[in-house]
Amino acid sequence: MREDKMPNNNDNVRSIVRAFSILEAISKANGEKLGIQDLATATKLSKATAYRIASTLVTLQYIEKDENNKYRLGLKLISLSAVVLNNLQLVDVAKSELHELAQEIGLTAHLGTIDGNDLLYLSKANSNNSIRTTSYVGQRSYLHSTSLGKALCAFLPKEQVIRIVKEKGMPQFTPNTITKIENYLLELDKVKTQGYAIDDEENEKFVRCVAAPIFDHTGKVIAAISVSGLIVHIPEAKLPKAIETVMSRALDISKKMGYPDNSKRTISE
Amino acid sequence: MREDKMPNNNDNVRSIVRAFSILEAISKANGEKLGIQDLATATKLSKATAYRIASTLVTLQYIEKDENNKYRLGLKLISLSAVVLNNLQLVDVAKSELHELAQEIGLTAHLGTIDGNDLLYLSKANSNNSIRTTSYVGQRSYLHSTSLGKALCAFLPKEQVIRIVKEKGMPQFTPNTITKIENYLLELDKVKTQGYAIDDEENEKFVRCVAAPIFDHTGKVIAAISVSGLIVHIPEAKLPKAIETVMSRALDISKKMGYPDNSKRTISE
DNA sequence: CTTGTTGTTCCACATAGTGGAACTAAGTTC
DNA sequence: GAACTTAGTTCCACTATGTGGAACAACAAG
Repeated sequence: MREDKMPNNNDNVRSIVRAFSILEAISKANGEKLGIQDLATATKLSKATAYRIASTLVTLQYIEKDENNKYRLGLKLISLSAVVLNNLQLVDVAKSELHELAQEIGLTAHLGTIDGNDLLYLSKANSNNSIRTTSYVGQRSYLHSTSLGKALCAFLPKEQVIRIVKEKGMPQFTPNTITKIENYLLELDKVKTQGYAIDDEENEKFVRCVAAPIFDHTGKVIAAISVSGLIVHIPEAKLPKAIETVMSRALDISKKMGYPDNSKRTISE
Repeated sequence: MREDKMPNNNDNVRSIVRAFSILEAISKANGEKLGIQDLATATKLSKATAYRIASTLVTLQYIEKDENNKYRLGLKLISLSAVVLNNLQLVDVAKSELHELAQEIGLTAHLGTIDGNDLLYLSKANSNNSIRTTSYVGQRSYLHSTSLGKALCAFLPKEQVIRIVKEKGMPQFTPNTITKIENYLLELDKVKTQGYAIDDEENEKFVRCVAAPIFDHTGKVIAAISVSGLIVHIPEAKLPKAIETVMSRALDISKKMGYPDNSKRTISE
C-alpha cells in the first residue's frame, strides 16, 4: 500500500481553488470573451458549478458579465493588487531611479523580480523617444532569455536555477536564445563575476538589453533593473556607458534597500 | 410570515465569498501584518476555517505567509489585474495623452472612472517637476469631493448620483467640501453646462484640480481626466489655460474611443 | 417547425467544508 | 522552571453546503 505523503498539506478548499481557476481562465483568454460554457470546459467543471462560481464572483464584483453573457475580469481586482504594488517598498524606492535611468539613456527601463519560475515585471519607465514597447507591469516572461532573468538567476544557488529552468523549460525565441542548461549556467557565472547581464537578441530579434541585480540588506538578490532598446540604439560603442549607468543605478537602489555600502561615506546623508 | 425575497439570487458559494473577505481584510490592513487570529476576527470566521482558507490561498500563491506567520498579498494578484488594465482599451488610448498633458501643464494628471460608488484611479502621469503625490493606480476615492468625481457624475442620471452619495456618504475633508446633496446636484449642473469640473481645495487642503469627462461612441461618460497641483501651481490666472488644455485632451481621448466628432474632418487619418 | 446551442434553475445526494476542542509551540510572568 | 497566555496547527464527527445530472428556457439557424 503506497501512500502519497506530500510534505505540504493538500487539503485545500475545493471551491476556492476552482474560483481562482475560473479567474485565471478569464485572465488567460486575454480579450477572447468567454461564456459560461467556455469557462466550464476550460476549467473542466460542470456547467452548473462553473455557473454558480462565476455568479458568486460577479456579485463580489471580481468579474463582470456583459450583455452577451460573456465574462471579463472586474475592476475590483485592480484595487486588490494596487495595494500589493504599493506595499512593495522596492517598487517605491526604484520608481524615481528607474525614471531617471530611462531619461538618461533614452531607452525603456524595467524593474523585475522572480515570482515562481517566472520573471515578473514590477515597474516600467519610458524615455521620451522610446519606441512602443509591449511590456507591461504584471507581465511574466522567461528567466533564461532575458537580461533581467540572467541578472536575477546569476546570484541564486545553482540547484534552484536548474530546478526553475527544468520546470519552466527553455524555449527558443531567436537564433541567439540559450537553450541548454549547461550553457545557461556558464553564462550565469560570467554574469556573476561581471555584475551585469546582457541579452543580445536572445528574447526578441533586434532587441538588446542590459541588466544589473539589486540586493537587499542581507545581500540577497531581490530584483533587477534593465534598459532595453533596438540594437541600433545600443550599438557596441554605447554598451560600456549603458552598462556602467545601469550598474550604478542598481547599486543606488540596493543601498536604499539597505544593502551594505562598501564605499566610504562622508557625514550626513 | 415575512420572506426576504431579494431579486438577485443570493446563493453564492460560501467559501469563495469568505476567501475574498480574507483577501480584502489583508488588503485593507495595508501594511499592518495580520496573523491567522487577526484574520479570523476581522472576517468573523472561526480560526480553523480562516486557517484552512488562508492555507488554500497560500498554495495558490495569491497570498504569502512570512516567517512570523503574518500574511500579505502575493505577487500573483499583480498578474491578474495587469490583464484587466491591459484589456481596458481606454487606459491604453489615454496613456500617451495623459503623459503629454502632464508634461504640457507641468502637473500630475490622472485618469479615473466610476466603479461601484467609488472613484477609481486607472492611470497616472507625473510631470518632471511634479510634487510627490500620494495617489496610485487602483486607489479609490470619493466622487463628491474630487474634480474627477464631479466630471463623471455630472453626466449621470440624477437618481443614480443621489443613490451613490446616499450609499457612500459625503464626508467633509476640508472647509470647502460639498456635504449637501442639493449643493452637489447644483454643482453638477454647472459642471455639465461648462463641460469641466474644478475641485478647489475640496478634497485636500492646498490642492486644486481640473477635470473633464470622456465619452464613448454612444455618448456615455466612461471616464474623466484631470490635472492636480498645489494652489500656487494653478493660480486663478493660469486656470483658463489649464481648463482649455484638459478639455481638449479629454475630447481627443473621447474621439479615439469613438465619440462622434462634430468638427469637420478632411480626408485620411 | 425542428434542431442545436447556451444560459439558468432544480433537486436529491454525498461529500466537502465546518467549528469546537485538543494539541503544539513560543513567549511572559513570577 | 513552573504556571499562564497567546497564536498557530491538527483532528474529527456532523451536517449544512456545494455538487452534477437533468430539466427548462431562450434564442438562433436551417
